Amino acid sequence: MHLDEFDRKIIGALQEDARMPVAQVAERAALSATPVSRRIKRLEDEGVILGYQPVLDPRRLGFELDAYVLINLDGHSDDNISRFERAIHGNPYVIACHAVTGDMDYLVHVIARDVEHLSQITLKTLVRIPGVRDVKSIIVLETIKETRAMPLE
Amino acid sequence: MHLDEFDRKIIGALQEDARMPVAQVAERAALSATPVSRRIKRLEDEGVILGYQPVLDPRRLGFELDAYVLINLDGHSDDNISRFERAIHGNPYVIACHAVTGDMDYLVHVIARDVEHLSQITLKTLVRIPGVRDVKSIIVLETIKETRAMPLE
DNA sequence: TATGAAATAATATAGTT
DNA sequence: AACTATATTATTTCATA
Repeated sequence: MHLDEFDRKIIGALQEDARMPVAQVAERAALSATPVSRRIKRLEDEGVILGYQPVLDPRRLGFELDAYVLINLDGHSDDNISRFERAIHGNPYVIACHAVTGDMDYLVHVIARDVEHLSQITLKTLVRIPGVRDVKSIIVLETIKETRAMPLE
Repeated sequence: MHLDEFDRKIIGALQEDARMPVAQVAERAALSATPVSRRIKRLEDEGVILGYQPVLDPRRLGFELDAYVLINLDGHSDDNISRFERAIHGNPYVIACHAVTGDMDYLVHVIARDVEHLSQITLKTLVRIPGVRDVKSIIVLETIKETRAMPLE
């Protein structure tokens, strides 16, 4: 699978506005609507484009706070790991979770309505997952940049 | 500004698929197409919905690696800060950057093509921004969860 | 002030070359 | 890949609650 210059232009346009009319995308890619329509379909089928999402303002939905929680597991038994990961998947306030290098095992990104809510998420929910040993919170003071757009060079 | 149950259902449907036809969104919200179309417009105008983006598979675009870089600034002069933040905004491999609590000043999320590229981004670019003192990299081994969908309860 | 139904306008897709 | 025709979808209008 290879992306040519047309595909890149199409993806670039959609990254600006995923609901941009095909004709407009076509104009930017110097193509007509038909091949653009077909290429978008192909990119979806091939799994380059996985879906489309609205970009929402967290604050307007009541999420004023944002934190990264570093977590260590007690043992690293399969049981502990799968239980932890299940808990993560089931928690709607966890918007991202990565297994990472360094002295902590996981980096978990959470959103919260306020300080109390954040405290509830970390102290009442995350630390209480069986197998969790250590938790360190990094609270976001300010978001300097947050983009989902990927470079296409 | 207040979101009612209809707005929530509409946003919920769009979070599943931002290109879902209005008629289908309407069905899920138990409304007809007309008010749904207007409500979406209103949510956009009010800044609840900021835009629409494709969800892309980073790997298919050649980004195999993913890291969080913790950064300390030397002094905290306005000059240092604004220079740093300008560099962050100008770097397309930085997909997120937050000013955070704790012993590091910033948490920077970067994507990279491979280890060499990651090294280039951190050692050749980020550490060389004037004012940057200390850099610690946390490399993502596995992404357990990554959603942009916000809870709407 | 907000809805639903119908009409119109815009847009996407399929067929043909 | 483009052009044209068709189908799908969005939006506007209007009557109404």
